Amino acid sequence: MTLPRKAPTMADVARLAGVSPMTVSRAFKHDASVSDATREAILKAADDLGYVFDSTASNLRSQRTNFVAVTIPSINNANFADTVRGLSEGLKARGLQILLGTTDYDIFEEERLIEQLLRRRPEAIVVTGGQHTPRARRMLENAGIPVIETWDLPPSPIGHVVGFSNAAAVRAMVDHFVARGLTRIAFIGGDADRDTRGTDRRAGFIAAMQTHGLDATRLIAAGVPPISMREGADAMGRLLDTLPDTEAVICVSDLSAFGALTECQRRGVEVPGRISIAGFGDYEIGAISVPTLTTINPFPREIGAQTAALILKVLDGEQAEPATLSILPRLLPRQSSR
Amino acid sequence: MTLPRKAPTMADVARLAGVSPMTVSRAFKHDASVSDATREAILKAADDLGYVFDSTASNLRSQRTNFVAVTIPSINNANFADTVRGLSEGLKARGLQILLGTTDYDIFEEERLIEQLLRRRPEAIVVTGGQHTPRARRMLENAGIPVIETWDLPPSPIGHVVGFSNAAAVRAMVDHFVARGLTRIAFIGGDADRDTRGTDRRAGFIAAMQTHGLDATRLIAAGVPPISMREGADAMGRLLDTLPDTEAVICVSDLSAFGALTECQRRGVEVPGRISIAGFGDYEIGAISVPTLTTINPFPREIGAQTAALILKVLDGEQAEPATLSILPRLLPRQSSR
DNA sequence: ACAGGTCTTGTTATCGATAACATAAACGGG
DNA sequence: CCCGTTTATGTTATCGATAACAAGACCTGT
Repeated sequence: MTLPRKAPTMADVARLAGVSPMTVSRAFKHDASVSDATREAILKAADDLGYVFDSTASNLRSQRTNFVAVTIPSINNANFADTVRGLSEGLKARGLQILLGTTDYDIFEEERLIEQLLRRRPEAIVVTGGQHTPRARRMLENAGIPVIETWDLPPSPIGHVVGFSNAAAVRAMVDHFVARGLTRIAFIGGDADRDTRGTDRRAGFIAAMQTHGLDATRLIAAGVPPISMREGADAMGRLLDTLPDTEAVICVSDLSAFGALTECQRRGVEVPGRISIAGFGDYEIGAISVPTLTTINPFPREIGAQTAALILKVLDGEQAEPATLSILPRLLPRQSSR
Repeated sequence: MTLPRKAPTMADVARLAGVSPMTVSRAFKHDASVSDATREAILKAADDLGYVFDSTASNLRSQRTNFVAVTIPSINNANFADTVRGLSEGLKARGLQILLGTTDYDIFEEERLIEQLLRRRPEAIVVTGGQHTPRARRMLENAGIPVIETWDLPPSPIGHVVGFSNAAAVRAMVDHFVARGLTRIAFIGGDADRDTRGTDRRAGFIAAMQTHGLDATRLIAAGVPPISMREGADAMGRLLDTLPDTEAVICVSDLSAFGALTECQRRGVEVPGRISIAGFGDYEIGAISVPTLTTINPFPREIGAQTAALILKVLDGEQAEPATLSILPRLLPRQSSR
């Protein structure tokens, strides 16, 4: 195999091509002015040497990393993955690369992560949610780069926002059920305040129920977020055991809603005949399960795409003021609710 | 707001704390020898100035980035997400951060991605699969860092391997069905060769069927990978239309298997009564659907964890020779098959 | 009390690309 | 044909942390 000789630098390439290192540097940028013949000779020399461009040096000298830092609660969540995909696609054309970190639904972990990410000197930072530790908030405020909070509409944003109101979305779902004559409605969600979006959804449920003058105490705590199918099934079991006259249940996500649905199937409880079920997030499962699941689509990919577009505008100096882009989630009535 | 004054450097912190920049540098590393009093004064000065450590400079001078580059086909896949999680957790303790990129199941995109990643000078690189373009392979071979191929057992590995045989896993599934007296077995998978793991699974299916002297032509092409629930459902529809006497079907993943299951439910085809269904990947859906799905668990998180452990060993010089860690997937017979 | 060791801190040069400035060559319109 | 402009390339200094080397202060046991 290849001997572990030192990796070639631009200077080596320059020497072989008979030009100055600066010209090599220019040849590696797409817009720079280098004659075709020179560029070709340089690329050939680089190829012969097996030269690989060293961003670490470029990053330091140019004070540009082409990183956009992104924090999400979990990589194992199709909604956040979609947002990252939208972001990634929108940024790729400009050579911006995503530096991804997960917080595990924990704002203290988020604080540590933000510090790690800022050390890498990203061009911008995208965080999920609007709730942060005071220190994390301070770091973001002083970072000197565009900050975008997503998946939420924080009362006092740090910088830009691309999000939606989780509470309002669930309110729409409650209204949907009430309009169909369902009044004994329950909510299945995580029991801790770790998942702030889940907490907002529960709060939206309670507020909406009270607005309608309905009992807002049918709250089933399904465990520590992220709650998934299994937890949703268990929670539905408890709901059916303790409050068997419940007519409808809103779950914090489609995953828990599907779990709840399967529990009904195992017990022979008809959906939507005896109980209506709704989820959140428009995961693929809800579109294909039997019955299909009533849900809310918050357009996660769109959040990512709009965030990417916003970042480009800000970096181009076309957007000086902090922007708040509000996404309107869409309620999707399906077979699991009447 | 804060004026956009230049960000403070170590030199600024050093001046304020009354020490040399080198001492500040040491104070920021955990193992370095700095007296408690000095470190405290330095951290206080850093805090007062709002200093944020600049890795770009550190990366260049120390020739260490603390990055581990990772390529996966898609971020939107719970199996790969699990591998990334295992990796991330195993590397975090050592301060190694993951630099993640997605190939979209395309080896040419992988080539571009690998080049981008190597420019960032990672300490090691983890790629999914063992099939690469010649140039990608060359870049990996010459990168001068540990290379780990995962989720596969390539015939001629570039460096280290942490994987399993997709073909052998599916063979076990075929054997499982045959042992139960099922012989008219179909396979639902992607129609392109983009997803090499899917292709290996189909090849394993064909080989196993032939070993048993059975008809290996019941192959349903479900579309361009990644194929998901919808494609699985459509493919099952076509299978039931064209080969209604099929007794069992093996799907390339649990997602398509679940889609197939729902299609049966919509058509009133009993599972496993009239047809048995198996998936791949042990996604949560298969453990909770009604009926639960027979599947194969390839331990994706374990792949990540073992890869992380291997990287640490190699970086510590405790593992000089290329290692091949073979994971043994487990067949999980469940309700969807007899 | 002193040689040899450890602990703490400082000095200098450097990692590799590129921003900023400079300049020679080619071009182009009147 | 000349001068202003564009194009192609070179020179020098620099981004900010830290490796490598050096050295004084502080022990510690005999």
